[in-house]
Amino acid sequence: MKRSRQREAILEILCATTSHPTADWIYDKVRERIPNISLGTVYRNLNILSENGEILKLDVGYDQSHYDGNTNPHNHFVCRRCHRISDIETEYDFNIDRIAENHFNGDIEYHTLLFYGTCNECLSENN
Amino acid sequence: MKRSRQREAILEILCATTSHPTADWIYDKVRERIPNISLGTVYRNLNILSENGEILKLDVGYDQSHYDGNTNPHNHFVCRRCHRISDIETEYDFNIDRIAENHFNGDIEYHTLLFYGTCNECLSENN
DNA sequence: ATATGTGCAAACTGTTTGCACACGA
DNA sequence: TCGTGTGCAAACAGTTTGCACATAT
Repeated sequence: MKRSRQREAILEILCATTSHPTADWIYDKVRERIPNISLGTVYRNLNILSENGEILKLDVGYDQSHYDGNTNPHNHFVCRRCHRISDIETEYDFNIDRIAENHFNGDIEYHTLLFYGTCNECLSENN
Repeated sequence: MKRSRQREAILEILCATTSHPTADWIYDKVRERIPNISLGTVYRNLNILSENGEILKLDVGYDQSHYDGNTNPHNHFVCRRCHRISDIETEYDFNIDRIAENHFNGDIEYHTLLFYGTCNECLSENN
């Protein structure tokens, strides 16, 4: 994997936010720094980076994919109303993969745990 | 929600399989019974049924959505090679939502737990 | 009677890709 | 130099939607 201005800018931007952005949010941000970068390049690099394990790709069921620069194991909460994603802790960041493997013939490498509901902001807007 | 031949056929087909099929697999199956049904109708009904909680929509990160007629709480395994989805048990079909809520301001309604790895079939093909 | 559902085809959206050129090691 | 990356625009795939007609209650 060669280095490129574009790839490094994308990675930096993604690691500097905790907002789990989409490709075109990232595109807008990178253009502030590299105005003629193309959306295709953003997608290409997001794919390469996530295949290499440098970032996470999150598919939560609403339209676009989201990306996360934090690769430490952690879980996510998805608001069903505003579709925003937040990090969420549990005491259960443990060997659940090994436990599941006892119930399954095959090789389990990782898991994703997504909680769905309504976030605090949307709950208060509701009233 | 009115009844319709189409919607009922879709629901029956989905409940009769454990293969977590995609919309166009279902489309092919329903056409055996209702040859002139349209793919749009299949999508429309899958959306309505999943919004009403009669079926589950699964977004696992590979192309199309998958659907599940089994709405009892259970987890899934996704093979990274063949992209097939299987049911998987853990001892942890518990109150993890309430536990997560202790770490989060907001209302948690449910969660999805997806395990990723390589299934047995793909492991043996590998050699 | 009237709201809801359907088939069809066109439209939409997020993402990927082929190409000619540019860049990094 | 040579493999990898880029910008651009066109293509693609899955899904949604507008319309006129049909069906269920």
